[in-house]
Amino acid sequence: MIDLKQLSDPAYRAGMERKGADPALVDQVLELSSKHRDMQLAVEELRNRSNTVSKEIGKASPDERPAKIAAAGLVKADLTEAEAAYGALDADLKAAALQLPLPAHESVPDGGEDEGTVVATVGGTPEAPPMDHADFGRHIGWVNNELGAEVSGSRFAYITGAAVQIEFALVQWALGKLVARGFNPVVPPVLVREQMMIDAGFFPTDQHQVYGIPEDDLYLVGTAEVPLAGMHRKDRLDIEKLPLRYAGFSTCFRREAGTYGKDTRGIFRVHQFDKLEMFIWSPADKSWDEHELLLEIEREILDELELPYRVVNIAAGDLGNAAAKKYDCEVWLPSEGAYREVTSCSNYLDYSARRLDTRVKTENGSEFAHTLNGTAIPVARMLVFLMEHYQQADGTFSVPEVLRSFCGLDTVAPPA
RNA sequence: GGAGAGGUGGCCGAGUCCGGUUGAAGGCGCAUCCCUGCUAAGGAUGUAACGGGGCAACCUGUUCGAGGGUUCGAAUCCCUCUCUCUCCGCCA
Repeated sequence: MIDLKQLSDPAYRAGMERKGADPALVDQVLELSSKHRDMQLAVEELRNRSNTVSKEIGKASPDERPAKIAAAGLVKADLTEAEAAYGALDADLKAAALQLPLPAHESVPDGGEDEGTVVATVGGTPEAPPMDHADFGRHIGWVNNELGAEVSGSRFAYITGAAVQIEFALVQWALGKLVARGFNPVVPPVLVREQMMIDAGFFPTDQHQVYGIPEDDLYLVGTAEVPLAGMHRKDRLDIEKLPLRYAGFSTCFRREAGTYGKDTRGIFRVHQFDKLEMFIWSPADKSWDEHELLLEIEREILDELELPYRVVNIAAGDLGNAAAKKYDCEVWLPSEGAYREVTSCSNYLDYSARRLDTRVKTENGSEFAHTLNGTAIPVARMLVFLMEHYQQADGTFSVPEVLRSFCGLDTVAPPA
């Protein structure tokens, strides 16, 4: 949800239109908002009269009452009518306003998909290894897509053997980094209520990407971001304790609707995977620093894993409604000869906090918190990149240096 | 899964049976001031959030777990939902 008060500011509006907001919709919201104010005033006036009259009945003597009650009934009738009209307008305004995106930050480039700015490139673009990640995963006995499909369907896989140890090593290693930076580790619920999906901004837009459990009215989260966002719903945070940084580890479930035929090999895109996610509640004036911190951590992880990657400042037109700015980290995937997204981090400013009603107490009142999120380790996908960059000519896998002490493995050979 | 008890302001806790000066007693905490040589103790006053209008003093609306209903009027009555606690059963 955006701040309607800022809507008349041309710069705010421009930032919104850069993200593709329909100018007609903006105008409509402006008009509804002004009508809303007028009508609110009128309704409150009536309500005041109604309240006053009712209070007098309480004080009146028994024989005065019938006349007063009748008079109050008339005011009530007017009020009921005005409230109905106001309620309808209020619903219209909310519905329209919810569609408006958070304006893009000034440092975000114009354009749409593939028009982001590459802000950093690290490492080269190595030639494809003998086997792509999918073939290698089968070869070394780590990934079994066929069995996954048999048991659960397409886009499900079994991860077995040393891959599991390496996955856990990745998580353990990265979690240690995050804790050292003041992140509080969290294993959140992965089944959440519908209201939580709405508040976190995933419903109704992304409803089709989410698995539901109709019998219990619960939904499987596509990312730990959802339950992490829920941790401070309706809270009034103490500014002294901010920023609050959380490292959430959870399984993620995605229907991947509309991706038929895309990334069908291996475990690049699956319905279920584990992820270590970062989430920050920040005071308004610190959120841009926190955003850079998230990027710094993501880059450090890739640097230490010695993966070649680039960082993209995503273009305005390609940002989701909630983000003012987003960096994607893309690792070079040799078998495809392309950079593919591995992690990303976004600053939502107060867009999400407004819906979650999470405020920060300040000296003179309160302000909405800012929320940010970023991927630390998307476990399965990270394994994909590792399988391509760390497979050796002899068909073995050389465990990245930083993970060795976490899994107790140096080199892994296929089963005999 | 069965039975019961509860959710009131930053916290604790009255009020709910019998609806009306109760946005809500009292206490704790907090803030300012007074008293005191200092500390302890004591005294006075103040102390919810969020929205709307106004340059402002201020005016006004909403909120007693959530939503709906009855009523001129609901913390109080009715319905639905939700969460917490206790007991029984079951269980990784």
